[in-house]
Amino acid sequence: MKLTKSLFMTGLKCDKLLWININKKEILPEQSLESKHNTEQGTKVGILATKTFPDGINLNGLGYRDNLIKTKEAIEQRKPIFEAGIEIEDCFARVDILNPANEDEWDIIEVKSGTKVEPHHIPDVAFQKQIVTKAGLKIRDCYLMHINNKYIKEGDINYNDLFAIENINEKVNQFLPQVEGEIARQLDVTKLGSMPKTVICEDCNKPYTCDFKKDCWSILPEENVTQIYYNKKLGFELLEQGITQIKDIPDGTPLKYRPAQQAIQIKCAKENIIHLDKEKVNEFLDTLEYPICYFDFETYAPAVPIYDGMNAYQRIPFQYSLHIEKDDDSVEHKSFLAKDSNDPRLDLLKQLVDDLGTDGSIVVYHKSFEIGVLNELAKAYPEFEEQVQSIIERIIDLEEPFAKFHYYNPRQNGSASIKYVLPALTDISYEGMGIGNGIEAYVNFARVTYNEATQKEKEQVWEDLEKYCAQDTWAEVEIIRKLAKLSNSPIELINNILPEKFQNPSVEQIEKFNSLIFFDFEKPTDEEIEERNAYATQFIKDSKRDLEDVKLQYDNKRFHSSSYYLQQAVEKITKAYGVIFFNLSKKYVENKMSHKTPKAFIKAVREPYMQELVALFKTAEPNLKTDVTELERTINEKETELAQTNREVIEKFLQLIDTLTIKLEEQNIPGLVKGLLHQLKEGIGEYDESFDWEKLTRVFDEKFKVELLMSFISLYLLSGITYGHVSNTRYSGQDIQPEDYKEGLGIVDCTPQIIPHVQKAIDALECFMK
DNA sequence: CACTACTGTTTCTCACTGCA
DNA sequence: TGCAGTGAGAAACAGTAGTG
Repeated sequence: MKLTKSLFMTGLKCDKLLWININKKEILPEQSLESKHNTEQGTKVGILATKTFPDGINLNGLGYRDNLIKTKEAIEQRKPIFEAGIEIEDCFARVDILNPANEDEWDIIEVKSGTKVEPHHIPDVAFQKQIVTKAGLKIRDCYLMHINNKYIKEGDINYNDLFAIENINEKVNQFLPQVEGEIARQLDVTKLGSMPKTVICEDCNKPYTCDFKKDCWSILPEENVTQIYYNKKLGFELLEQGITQIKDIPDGTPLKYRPAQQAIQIKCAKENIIHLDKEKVNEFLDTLEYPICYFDFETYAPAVPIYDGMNAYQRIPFQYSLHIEKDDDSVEHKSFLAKDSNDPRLDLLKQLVDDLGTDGSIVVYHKSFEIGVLNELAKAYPEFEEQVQSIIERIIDLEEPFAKFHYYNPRQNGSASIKYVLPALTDISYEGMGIGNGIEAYVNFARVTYNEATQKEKEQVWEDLEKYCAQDTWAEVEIIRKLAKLSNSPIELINNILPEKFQNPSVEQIEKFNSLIFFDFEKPTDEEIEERNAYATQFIKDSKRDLEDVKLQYDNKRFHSSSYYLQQAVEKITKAYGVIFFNLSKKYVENKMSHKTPKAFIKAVREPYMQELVALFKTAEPNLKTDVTELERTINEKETELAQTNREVIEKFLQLIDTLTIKLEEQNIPGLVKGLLHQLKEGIGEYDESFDWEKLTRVFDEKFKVELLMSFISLYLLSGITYGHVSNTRYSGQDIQPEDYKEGLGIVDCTPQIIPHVQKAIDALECFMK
């Protein structure tokens, strides 16, 4: 085994990766498409660089032995040598260009496909210098030859202008003394009997993302400190302290660069919530003007320019996708894709100007990219300058609300990239697509456009490209729609602090939760059932009376009283439902639930026999969250906020009841109710054998198919609307004073609309009880 | 590998002040 | 009058993000 230059560079970065490369190569994952492409580009550039030395000897492509032999011969001839192989006892290096200098000296020239000297180039060349010197050659200078990105192609490539060469001898000499020790250290590492343990640090990403990173990093928890937005360094510092989870970051840890966003990220992780600044998101949405053009470029940036007038690494826009949404919600799709190797830019630009028209917003994700490409186009075709500038002015960056964390979902893993935002916000996935990201797009484009490819191959790539690019802009449409929905949702008040994913509580948590809040499920005795029925009947009576009082007080403009009685009416009928349907005990209803009526529904939602009903709600309102722990928190902590709910939101709640009713009616209720009843029977029957199922079924079948179910949903929402008013209406010194109950307060304005809903629920239950 | 945007940090500039 | 110190604001810089 010999330590090669690339192994040496690997070893500088990571012992584990070095060890694997020597001892367990088979577990290395396949090179990523990106690094493959970069390697290929590097090789290509390396070959081109030799053209600046016309009399050089090319040893490229020779095997290890042959290369060594031919190198020795070539050294004798004192001509430039490409890929000169030099070995000393433990090490082997190939020098890109070994160039004779003076009498008996040589220069090392390392060729890189980049456009400048980077810090990691120095040890790379230093290793070569060390080996070559030890092998007996005199080295005069070390150079780095890289692409000159100022070079503009006109006609045939001028290789002398395409490349720039920099003397890096001094920097190399600075590093040189470390090389020998480092080589020895690395050789020791390779001989270790077992794999060195994983060290997660900045080096995993720098200068390139390690192909093995995915494996090493899989030991980190899902929401880990390396994902802190804008301060990865802090993440690695925390890792060193043994803190891996974002939620374990101690309060008071100094935040840098984007502290506001970082604070939101940490808060979301700690409380397991989604952050939504409804106002800011709405502000953003308000800037959009129809027709909204959702737009995306795909480009290819070759190191060596392909078309005249372009410089190195300049982007060639070869494709775009455009979804145009009009204010009637219709969406039209337009696209462009270059299908031959001619310069596509002018055709693309002409069609683009046509497709985008002159009105409406142009939505892109990360505007600097699209603006940059557009500016390059304008520069290449100055006759379009004005039109391009007006296009640029219409651009709106969809990244903004995410970069500013106006919306943040922990599933984004601290990223505002569309790659993370999209799955956090929608169900759209790139999985299973022929082309799933921008890199795959341009690599495949270049493959079938600038290399030999069969017609069949080309057509497949074109199809995949169209699909991919269209999906990218469609994703923008979906994100906007989702944002609009979230920030306008009537139940957003509850939702925006709930996590998206349903967290399954552990058994211990459930038990604890039960013991704190719920009646422990023992089969009720006959007396208890008797008692509950009596209790429920009493509640129905009380609720009816309270509802009458609502009307009286409201007519007399005694709004604090009407609001209070409204809450009481809802509370009592909810409690009646609770003891009849949710198996709540009198003890629970009296002591634990108190006026916090939504608790009755929390319990219901948690019950397995209610899951089908919950699923039904979700078909009507996918945003409906059912995480009980969080719901509980909302109820306890957001009481005042909920009490201050304005008219619009309450009206939307009430509309939601209607929407859900329609939805339920659409859903073939008899069949569903049967299934539901069956589950209900299994569930409650376990505790209460005496329950009158016949009657329940009959009632459902006859006239209360929808009403009882709807009462459940309706009371769920009504209890949320009203429960916050119980103390505010009666005691001064609260956040809302009794005298604050006047026209303009949501609950006051909506009381007339709420009354019929409560009445309906009372009627439905009363009828059932009979 | 390229590029640009953004933003917090650092550095610079400069007017102003108090004091010698 | 010169000089050091101050602080506000501008400009430059650095780091990180995103896109392909």
